[in-house]
Amino acid sequence: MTQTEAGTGVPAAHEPERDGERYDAHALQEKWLPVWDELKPFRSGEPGDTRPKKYVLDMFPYPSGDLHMGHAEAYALGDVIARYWLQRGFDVMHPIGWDAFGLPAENAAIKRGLDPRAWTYDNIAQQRASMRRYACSFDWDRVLHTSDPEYYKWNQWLFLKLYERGLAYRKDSLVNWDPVDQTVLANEQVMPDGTSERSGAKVVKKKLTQWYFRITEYADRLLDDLDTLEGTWPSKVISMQRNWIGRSSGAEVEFAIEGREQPVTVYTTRPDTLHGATFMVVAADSDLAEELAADAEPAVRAAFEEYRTQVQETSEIDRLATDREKTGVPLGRFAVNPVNGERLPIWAADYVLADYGTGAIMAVPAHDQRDLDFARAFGLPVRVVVDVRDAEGNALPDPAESGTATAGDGVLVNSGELDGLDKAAGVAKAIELLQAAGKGRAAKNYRLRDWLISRQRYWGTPIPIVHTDSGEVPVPEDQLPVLLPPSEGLNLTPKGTSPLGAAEDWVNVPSPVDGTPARRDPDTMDTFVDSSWYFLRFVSPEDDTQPFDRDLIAQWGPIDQYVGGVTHAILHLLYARFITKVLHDMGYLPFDEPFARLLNQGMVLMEGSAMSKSKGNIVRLSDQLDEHGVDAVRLTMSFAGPPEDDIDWADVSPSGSAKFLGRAWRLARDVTSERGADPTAGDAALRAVTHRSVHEITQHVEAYRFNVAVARLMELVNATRKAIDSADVGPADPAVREATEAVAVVLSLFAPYAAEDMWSLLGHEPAVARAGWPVVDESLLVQETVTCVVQVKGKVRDRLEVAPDITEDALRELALASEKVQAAIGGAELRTVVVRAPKLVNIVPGPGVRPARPSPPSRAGPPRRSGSRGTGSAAPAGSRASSARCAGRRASPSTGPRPEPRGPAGR
RNA sequence: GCCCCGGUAGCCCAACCGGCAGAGGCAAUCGACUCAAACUCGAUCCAGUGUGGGUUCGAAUCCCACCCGGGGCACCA
Repeated sequence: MTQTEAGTGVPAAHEPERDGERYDAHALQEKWLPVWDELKPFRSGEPGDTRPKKYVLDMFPYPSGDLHMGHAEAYALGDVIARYWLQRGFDVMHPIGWDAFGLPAENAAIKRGLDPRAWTYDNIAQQRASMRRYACSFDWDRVLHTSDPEYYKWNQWLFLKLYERGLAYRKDSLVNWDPVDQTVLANEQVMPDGTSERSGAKVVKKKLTQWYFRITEYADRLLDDLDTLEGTWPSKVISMQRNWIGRSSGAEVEFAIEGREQPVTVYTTRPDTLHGATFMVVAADSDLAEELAADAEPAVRAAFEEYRTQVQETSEIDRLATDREKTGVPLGRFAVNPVNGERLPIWAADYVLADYGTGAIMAVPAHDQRDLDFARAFGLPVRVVVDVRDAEGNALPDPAESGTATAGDGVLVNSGELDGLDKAAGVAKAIELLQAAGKGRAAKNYRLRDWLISRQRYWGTPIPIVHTDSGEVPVPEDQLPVLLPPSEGLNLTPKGTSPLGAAEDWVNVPSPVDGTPARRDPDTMDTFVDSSWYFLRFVSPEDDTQPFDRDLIAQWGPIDQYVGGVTHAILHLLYARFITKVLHDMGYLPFDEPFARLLNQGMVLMEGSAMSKSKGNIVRLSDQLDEHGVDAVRLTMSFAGPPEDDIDWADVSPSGSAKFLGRAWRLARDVTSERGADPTAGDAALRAVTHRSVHEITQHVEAYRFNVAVARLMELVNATRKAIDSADVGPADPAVREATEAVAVVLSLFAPYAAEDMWSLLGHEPAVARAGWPVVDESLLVQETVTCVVQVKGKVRDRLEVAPDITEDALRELALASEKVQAAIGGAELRTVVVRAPKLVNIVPGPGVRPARPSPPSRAGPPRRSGSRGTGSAAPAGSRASSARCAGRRASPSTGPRPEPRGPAGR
């Protein structure tokens, strides 16, 4: 088998060694790592390189210690893809970096008195060494750490760009507040009972001013463009993003409020049920509720204040429990239904969310379960305006009695002009009428909220804003980066405000506008900002004039293949898509989706559950590597199952992988033919297996069925072993060399060390990674004969060896001629004969219209039933087959055009 | 509650457009090699595809219902 020319001239410095008689994984690691360090086979984007480009990216790691089994799986799979495209002759960019800002560094600093910077970079050094040993095919000339000022400078640049466009803004928001520790808590730090994980105190909501990115402005595009990812992204991720964005459509309706100049706007998906509204509810924690209560009677106001306090002390988790009792207080105020002028009492309740829609709803208890629950709890009226029927057409029971709202489709009643319409028509008509009356309009809403990026933490990117007496001032671009001050002397313990606020020298600066005293914004950015654009930086990681080289990103982007865990299915991928679209809109990028193709690898489990300290089921990667070697662990990751499935380490066998690698390696050890031996002179049967295997492996790798590709490779190894050990082929046969070279190249995707050593044993120079993918000779794929199954009533009764292009009629005749078939039919009449040439005939006897025929004479060459095989090959048919025939299996001479026999069933 | 995936041998997994249920591996058993063991090599064992219907000449594959497992969203009006 010839190799493609993808391998470029690499220094010829290493003599092939034939000293090893035994496969020794660890010795091979020692032997080849320094060679690769020198050759750098994975450098990409060299000037003058004319190979077509591929950008393969693994999600970069957080440096929280050494690599673990999860990393090992992700990088093994990403490597298969990157190495495959390299073998196929592409200029593959496969970079790596570190998501190096974030809380664990800071927690280590607080707990153990370490410097976050030192802790982070020590871990990076360790991970980097592990990746090298793990033989990751990274381009080590493209590396970034988000905690480097050279990187986070561009985070700040990005922030300023968003700020200029009005996409970064500051607003007050409610956060989880621990009143004992005086600190903000993440949602994850709030226990299910609403107490603080840290102090045990009851967590309350507190208002803080925070920075946001206006991702909601892109909600429609983020949702609609998911359609373009259909088929190249896992459908699971697409549906998770759709859920997360959560677009709904309906109408905004304006309700006049008695004693208030401005109307209140509510959002509803069911404007058709407007006539069924019997009250209005505003979110208890909204400004609107406070305002309405302020003008109410003192008793009402007092009740409201008490209720609101109670709501604020309720944890988010409690509040979201769906089976909670409905609570609320009346505000003593009234709204006017714009369609019928009815007075509706206004209530404050916590089942309405302040930050969704307008924070106020119209309640239609008959047709909304939540409103019905509320109405029943407080004795509010229920009015049916939709006649909803069950499947049999019976009217559903009255919600007021049954307690079950009828939310389905039906005919509108008691609804004035809308009467008689169904849901869709009713919605459309209602919107039309509202619009005409100036009381409402069609509207959309999203579950997606703006992205809160402020963190009151030290180890992150400082927000490039300075606060002056006259407001917030962006730091001019030419003054970036705003450097993070040293952590010495700062108390990093969380206290609700950023530790940077205490760095007096740092925080107090003159205003960039007029030099008056000002203070830096003490917050740092969410680390998701860092990771939302890092993939762009890899094209020019050293560039200190711009975040990324625009020409280069146009050449390389978008990323051809992104690989990472499904844990980032929503936030990271959504943020990255958002920032990409923003940069596209600003003219920096020619594409507006960053990741053309996405692969989510599964997790590595141990005995059915995720590895964790508390479960005590942690498998240490370093132990596995010491025990089985890098190659065996990598191969196990690929072979365990489909890449997106979880791997239970207890179910797989790295020692089995190591055994296979030994088998493969020994092939190369045993080959005795010289490099360059002409494979066409070799054993034809083995050649057919080789080419068919490579053909299938190629298809499986491209379809990311790595486990099946490895299985095919194992078959090829087994077949080659048999050939070597057989008397009539033997180790000197050029076909054996061809097969073994193919094994080495294919194996280089999965087990680089063994593959490199095989390549060397076969007399080639490193690196096998750039040897070039084996070229399949199509003519060797053509099957001379195929096995045709003959069924009688769906049961297999006989097998025929037939030409692949046999006609239906000929095959029918052959099948009916079979003694076994005739015995099975037993003289019964034939009803149907289904022929699917060349693989299958199904004969259905029965009281059909077609008469049974006696065995027709066999006019169509000399077919052989499988039972009587041995004297020769089956009838060749057609010229293609004869051209593909090879020595050793010389066909019978009865070639030539065959008469087309009439089928026994006639026409 | 709504939505999405998945159930094939003791285990991990294959099976193209509906066409012989088995490619590969693990484990187990037996045999060869060995003084013995390990390694290696060879062989054997094992399911009728979660359950019940339907469509079809023919269903692991398509349709319906259900069971089990996993995941996402969830007081979002």
